[in-house]
Amino acid sequence: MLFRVSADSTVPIYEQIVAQVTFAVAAGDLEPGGLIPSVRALAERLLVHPNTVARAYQELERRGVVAPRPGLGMEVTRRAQALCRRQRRQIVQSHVREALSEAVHSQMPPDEIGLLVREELQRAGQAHPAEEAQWVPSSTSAG
Amino acid sequence: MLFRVSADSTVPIYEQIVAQVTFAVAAGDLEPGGLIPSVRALAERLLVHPNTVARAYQELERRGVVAPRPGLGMEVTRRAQALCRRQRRQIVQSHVREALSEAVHSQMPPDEIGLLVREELQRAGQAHPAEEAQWVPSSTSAG
Amino acid sequence: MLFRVSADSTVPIYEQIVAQVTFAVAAGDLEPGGLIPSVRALAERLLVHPNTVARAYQELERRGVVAPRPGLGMEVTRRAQALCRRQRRQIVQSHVREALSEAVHSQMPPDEIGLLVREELQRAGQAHPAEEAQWVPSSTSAG
Amino acid sequence: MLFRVSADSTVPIYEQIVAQVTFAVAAGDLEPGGLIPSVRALAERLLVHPNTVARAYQELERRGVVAPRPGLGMEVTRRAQALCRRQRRQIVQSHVREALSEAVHSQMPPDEIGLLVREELQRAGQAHPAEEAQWVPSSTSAG
DNA sequence: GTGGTCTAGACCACA
DNA sequence: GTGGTCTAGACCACA
Repeated sequence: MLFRVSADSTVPIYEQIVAQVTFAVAAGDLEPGGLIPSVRALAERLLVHPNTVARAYQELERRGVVAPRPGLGMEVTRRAQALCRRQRRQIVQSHVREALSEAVHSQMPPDEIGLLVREELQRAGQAHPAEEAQWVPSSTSAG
Repeated sequence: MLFRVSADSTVPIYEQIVAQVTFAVAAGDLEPGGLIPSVRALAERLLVHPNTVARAYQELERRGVVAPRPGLGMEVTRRAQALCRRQRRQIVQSHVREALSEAVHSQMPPDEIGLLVREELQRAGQAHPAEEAQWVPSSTSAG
Repeated sequence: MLFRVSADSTVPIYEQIVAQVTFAVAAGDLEPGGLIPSVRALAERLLVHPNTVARAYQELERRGVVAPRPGLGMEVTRRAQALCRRQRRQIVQSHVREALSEAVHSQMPPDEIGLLVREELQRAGQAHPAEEAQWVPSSTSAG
Repeated sequence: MLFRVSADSTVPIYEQIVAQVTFAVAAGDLEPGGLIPSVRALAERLLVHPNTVARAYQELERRGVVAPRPGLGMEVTRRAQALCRRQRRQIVQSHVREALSEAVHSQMPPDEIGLLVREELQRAGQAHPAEEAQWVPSSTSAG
């Protein structure tokens, strides 16, 4: 897992962790039955407090993505991939929808919106693997 | 001005006000030299705390979009439209960019992303005028 | 609200708070649109850390029982009573079911079980108001 | 012995083992003087860590239900059945009491509680022998 | 070793 | 004033 987390983001760290685990499971990078890193191990790796990782894991447990294996750690559930793919779809779609809805309601000319979207789609698709490893979920709320 | 504000949104109310004024000015709905509603009047209309409106106006003043006219209220500046168009462009572009960047980094298949974007673009473009008046800026944070 | 909380219970304090708010809403002791006590106020009253109360409130928010009113506090939602009645029913039923299921599977003679249940039902019904105020949700896990 | 253990239950595995042995002895399914399975054998059968079984046996020994027979294993004591019947009574009664106490304090209407209890009592009594063998102690904590 | 709960207290955004 | 996040560190149950 290539996790990276930013304290500067407006997205809370624990949510960043939740999103990254969700996407990793959806993509098959984390497989059912496998253990995810221990709270303490991931906290050390991300340089955050164990409580913060624990909170993310609790949210993932609540969603049914991981389940505790007492004394061993947290295990990816069998239904995790299906759940995470649904989550992924829902997250991506809602954010795209909101961004485009905002674009339209800003009354920016339709042509300009179309052009902008095509440009950004291309740009996003061209990210290098190195950049991807650096990626951090970031808020897109109207600053 | 057709302002509408939602307490349910994850976007702070003062930011919703800032965004709506910014877009209204960019679109020419608010003209240079015109006065915007008083803090108290807008607070009453939107059913929000006057402090909240004041904070929005403060931010708009900081950006040079409005300026105090002693004894009269806040006036839309002459450079407001240019400023707001730049702002609008920047806001829309950054949100679209972040949403698409997230889509790519979620490892959702590129075809699926392309399809989703086209669908959402069409959907957004089909909003009725009535719906537009109802529009409220909404967060696209990666929850 | 007559809240009471015990650190000795095997039920975490934040869950005790969640249960008591749930029951209070179900019973109509807390009404839709009203604010529940602030995190700090309830923490002081219960002699627990504000974080603990905050965690309970977050869980109640997640369930749709309360909603944040930014700057004001947490408000009981309109759907809260329906939600809490369902919750109450589900909690009570599952605990009764588990206790009786255990009784049967312990192979205690059916007559003895029936007698015991009747006795305990009567005993529970006879609690004084004073006792009720003292009540604390307690685990019934097989110690 | 028909032991069954569930990692999904909120009841710790060692407690599940303790309860099942206790009930088996109380019911006469395990007789004084008989040997219970070795730690290793039971651990293998239940697919749990030997430490977990060892902890359960330690607890049962502490209660005087089993005693070590050097070189042979753990033996059911002569006083075991009396002890376990007392234990059984105490466990069942306390869980029923807590469930009913919760029901009353939840302010669910008394009629509804009475009905619910009768329904659940009937339901519990109708379990098939096959189901009983499958039974796993389950928590009734006020989640 | 594993995760869960709690206190303590800082800091922040928002109204 | 309100709640939300985070670090820090203690303590506990469980395997």
